[in-house]
Amino acid sequence: MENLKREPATDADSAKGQLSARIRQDIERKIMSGEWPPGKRIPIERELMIEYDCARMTVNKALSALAVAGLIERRRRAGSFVSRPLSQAAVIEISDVRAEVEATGQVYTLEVLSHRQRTSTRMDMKRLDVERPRPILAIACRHWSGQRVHSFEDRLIDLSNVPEVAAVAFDSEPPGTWLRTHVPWSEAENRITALNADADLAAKLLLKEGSACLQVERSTWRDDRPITNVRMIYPGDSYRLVAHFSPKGAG
Amino acid sequence: MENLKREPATDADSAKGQLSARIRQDIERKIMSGEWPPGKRIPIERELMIEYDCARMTVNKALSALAVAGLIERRRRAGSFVSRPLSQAAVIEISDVRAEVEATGQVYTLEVLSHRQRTSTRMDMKRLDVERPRPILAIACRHWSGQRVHSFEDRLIDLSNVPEVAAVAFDSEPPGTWLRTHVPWSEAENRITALNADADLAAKLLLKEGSACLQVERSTWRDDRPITNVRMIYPGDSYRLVAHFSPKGAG
DNA sequence: CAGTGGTCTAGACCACTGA
DNA sequence: CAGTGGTCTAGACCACTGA
Repeated sequence: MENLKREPATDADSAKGQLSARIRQDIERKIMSGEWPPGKRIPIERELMIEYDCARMTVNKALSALAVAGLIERRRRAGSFVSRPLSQAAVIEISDVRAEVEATGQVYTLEVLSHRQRTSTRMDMKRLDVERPRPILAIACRHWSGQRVHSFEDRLIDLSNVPEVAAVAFDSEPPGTWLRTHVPWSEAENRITALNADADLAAKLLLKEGSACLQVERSTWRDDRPITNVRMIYPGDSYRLVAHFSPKGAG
Repeated sequence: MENLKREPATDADSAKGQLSARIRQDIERKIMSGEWPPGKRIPIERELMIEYDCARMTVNKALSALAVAGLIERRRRAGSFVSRPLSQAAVIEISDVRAEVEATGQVYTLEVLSHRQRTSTRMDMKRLDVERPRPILAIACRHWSGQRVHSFEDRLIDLSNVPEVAAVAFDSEPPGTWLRTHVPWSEAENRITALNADADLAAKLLLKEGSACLQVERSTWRDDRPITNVRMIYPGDSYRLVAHFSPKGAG
């Protein structure tokens, strides 16, 4: 229960504010430098307690964070081990369209091309990954960045799961923004692919037919029930998805 | 210091194994359902202690996890607040090429097209984001999936930071795999774009000129020093990056 | 300057599992 | 069955900051 003032760490120690963060960094450095190779068993919590002269919770916090970040694997009775190298992961931020456009200093404009309710066709059902026909809302729109087309959006929304969307007039707020702020989702899947623009798509994006475009198709679910499927198509020469990643999991 | 056996939770309670996980889930559910809208101040830790009849550390663990996941924001003195809706994020797994091919049941073959050391050109320096010329290793290769070209790889490696790579014969192990298992990295950036194959690239990928291709350009650093820049180019019609995501941050 | 979160202590009991 | 991690307790002191 006692909480004595700790001796100030010497300069040689990489003395940051938090002890648990320092423990984590020390171990991370040993792993990243190769000093502790994959498969190596690292000291047990009770040893690290002694080494750092701290409570076990403090060590546990550091090791748990390393396990979440994928740098170590922990097994009861056996101990904690440096992980085999991970497949890289890239975190792609899919931001709000309006914010994305305005971040470049351009004026954002939404142009709704079509907006209608219907019963799902077979192709709609495939996109929503459902087996039975159901009422849907189909929206097609263009997002403008100044005088240029930023992207074309082709969206289906499952009206049986999001009935309130039927009453929304999408005159300025993009459908994706409305959904994100009004409909919670529990799972999403993104598929990124490249395609050649056909005549129709080329006209919509103001490109030459055959131009390479980047398509991000995203499906979201809430408790296993489909909410929406959207295809966002961007001119390939201008649009880039950029992802930063560091192995710490910090993004 | 006492640790009395807790009353078994009733069925009405969403009684999962861990109390901190249950607290987290309860709050997450209230946020996701909209019962606690963005901006709402949530109960302080000391109130939740009483509600769940537990120690403050247990509540803190749940709330810290929610903060890391981006569902709440915490401010000293002010309290904890439900976050504004996040931009979606998609975690793209960039797996080992060989493993990716073999996962589809195909035979993987590496074909090294060129492999040479040179001093960096201006274009190389731009790709590696460095200002001064330096020795590099440039590798071009094709990854085969059975009789089809899975991808074309155009890679630069900074020999001043990874000198040991000069001695590696890339006869069967892809360069990316060697790097990932031998060179720790601290940061990576991925840029995903679509492009039309020119005559040369089309020949390499066995495509028609002009076909849409997906390019993933990735740079990695170790302690701010460049390690490698690679352009992986995939036939757009066959290759897809698929990303799953759930808002809990579980991936 | 009082309220809130951030972090830590010095234990405790338990679940799991591999030597 | 003993060693290890998982989780929790009942506090403590402190940093920060906004009413």
